[in-house]
Amino acid sequence: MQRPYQCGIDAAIDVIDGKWKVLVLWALDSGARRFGETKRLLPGISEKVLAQQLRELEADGIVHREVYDQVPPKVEYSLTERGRALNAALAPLNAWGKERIALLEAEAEAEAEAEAATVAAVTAVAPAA
Amino acid sequence: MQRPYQCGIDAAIDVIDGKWKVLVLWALDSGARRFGETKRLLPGISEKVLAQQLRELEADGIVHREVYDQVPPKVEYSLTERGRALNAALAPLNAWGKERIALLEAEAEAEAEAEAATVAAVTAVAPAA
DNA sequence: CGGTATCCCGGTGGATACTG
DNA sequence: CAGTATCCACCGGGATACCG
Repeated sequence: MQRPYQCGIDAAIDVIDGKWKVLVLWALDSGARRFGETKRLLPGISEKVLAQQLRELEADGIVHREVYDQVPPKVEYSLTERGRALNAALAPLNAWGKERIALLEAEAEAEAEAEAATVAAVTAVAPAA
Repeated sequence: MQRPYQCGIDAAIDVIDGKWKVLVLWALDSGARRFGETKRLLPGISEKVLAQQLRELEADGIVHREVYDQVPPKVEYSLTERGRALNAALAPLNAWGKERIALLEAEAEAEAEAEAATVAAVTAVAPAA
C-alpha cells in the first residue's frame, strides 16, 4: 500500500500492516518493554522480524525507542501518544473480532454435536458393525 | 493468519486481510452493487482478484451474493448485518487514518516551505548563477 | 455481464548464523 | 542483550486469455 490513500482506513492499515504489528501494539500497550521482553510476549516471532516491525512502527511515530548507554545493552520500546490513540481506535475492531470468535466457536460446537448425534444413530442401527 | 486467534484484532484482521477488502467494504456500504459496478468503484483491481475478495468476504458472512437468473447475467453484492457491524467497527480507525493523512500533508508542506526558503536564500546570495 | 483458468513475479517474513 | 546478515520459501495478487 502507498500514498496517496483512498481513505483513512488505507492510511491506518498502511501503518498496522505486517504480520505482527498489532500484536506488538498490544504488547506495548501495558507499558514500556525491552526487546527480549517483547519477543517473549510474541511466541514465534524471530528477532529479525521483531526488529523490523519495531523500526517501521518507530518510523511511523507509533513507538518510541529509548536506548540506555550501558552494558549489557538495554533498549526500551513504548507507545507514543499517537500509538495509544491508534490502539484506542483499534478497540471496536477488537470487540467485533471477539464476537466473531464467539460465533465461530458456537458453530464448531454445533457441528460437533451434530456429528455426535450421527455417530450415536449409526451405532444404534448397526451396533455389531 | 489462522485460528486460534491471540485476540479479537487477529480475528478481525483475518477477515479484512487482502489488498482490497476494506475498499470493497466501503464500496458496498452505500447499498447493493453489481459486479461491474463494484469493479468501476475500485480502479486498478482485476476481475479475478475482485471475485476472490468477494468470495472470501461471502465465506466469512460479510457480504451477501444475490444471483438473478436472467440474461444478461446479473449478480448483486451487499453487506450483511455483520458486514455493516464490521464497517462500523472500522470507523474509528478511519478517523485515526484521516488524522494521520492530515499530519503527513502538514509535514510535506513544511518541507516544501523550507526548501522554498533555501532556494530563495541561495538565489539572493547568488542571483546571477 | 460476470466470471474462470493459467502463468508468473515481487515482497514478506521464516530459519539460521554471527556480532558489538 | 539486542540486534545484523544471508538465504530462501511461500503465496497474494497482477496480466492475460478464454467461457456460459
